[in-house]
Amino acid sequence: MMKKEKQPSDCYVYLLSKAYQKGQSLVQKRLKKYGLTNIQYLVLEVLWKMEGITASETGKILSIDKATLSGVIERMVDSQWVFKKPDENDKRVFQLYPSEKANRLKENLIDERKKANDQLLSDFTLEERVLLRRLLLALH
Amino acid sequence: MMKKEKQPSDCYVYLLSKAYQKGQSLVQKRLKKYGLTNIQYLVLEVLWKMEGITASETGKILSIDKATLSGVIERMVDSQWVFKKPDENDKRVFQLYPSEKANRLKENLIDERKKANDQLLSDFTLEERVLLRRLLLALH
DNA sequence: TATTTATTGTTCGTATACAATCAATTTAAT
DNA sequence: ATTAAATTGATTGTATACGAACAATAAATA
Repeated sequence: MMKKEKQPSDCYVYLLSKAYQKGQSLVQKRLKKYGLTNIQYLVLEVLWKMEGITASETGKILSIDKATLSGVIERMVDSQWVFKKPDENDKRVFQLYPSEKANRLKENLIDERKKANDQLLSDFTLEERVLLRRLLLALH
Repeated sequence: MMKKEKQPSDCYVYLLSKAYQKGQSLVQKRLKKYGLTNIQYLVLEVLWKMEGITASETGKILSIDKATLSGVIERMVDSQWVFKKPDENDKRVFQLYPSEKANRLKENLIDERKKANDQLLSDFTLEERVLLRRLLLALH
């Protein structure tokens, strides 16, 4: 058993990376049975709120690099989670839409994410959750 | 300008990922001039404290998968940050040591990480820093 | 209108991240 | 001593992550 004291826990970047990894892992495990990755789910959440949005706009909302998003969306099209529709006014862009499958599984998927969050914060009081949320938002 | 309200900010995993990305980016920018990545620096920090440790032990301390670490260390050997020494008792393992270059730049590198942390938390009071640290450690 | 500048989406290169698997080796159990 | 189980280091495959460069297109400006 490795002691926490030996870890570089005085580094906030390190602490953030490990907390993020734990959360990431919890979400990933729950989404795996749907064949979805974490980032793919985030894209779906955006599209459910804003149908027809472009890849560029999606990237800005999620703070994800367009180069990263390009591959993510390509795989989501292949696996039938989203489809592209050429924009009539701007020939450079595609409008993105959630597929029928995505809409059908929407409630289940949202529930999985909610459960992953509850799991991550299971030891936290309501006050601590609010506090953590505030501190993390301040780091944005 | 994109509004924060449109982001999935009720998801703690998402908030963690974005806070982590910001911290990661600050450290990365500072280490770039040394030709070091974030994770490579973390490995050095461990080796400075525990010379002769194995890759497997390093991975456990940093919670980094050995598959990830395998490539990281290989690149660190190539760029002369660490060197491997075969273990006499166990022919499977290598002992890892920081190079002369790593030891020479040790103080500079530690200072860069410290500055990145200060930069990340510049808007935080001392109380908030202590609080964030406690909450993140609880998520480990 | 003609030219410059900016944006969008893609591709490339490098670096994590991790599950799965394998061979070599060590340790434990019989 | 022999076998079974566990560990270690490495590799493979897939998926982010992001800087840099690129072509196509749009918008701004002279």
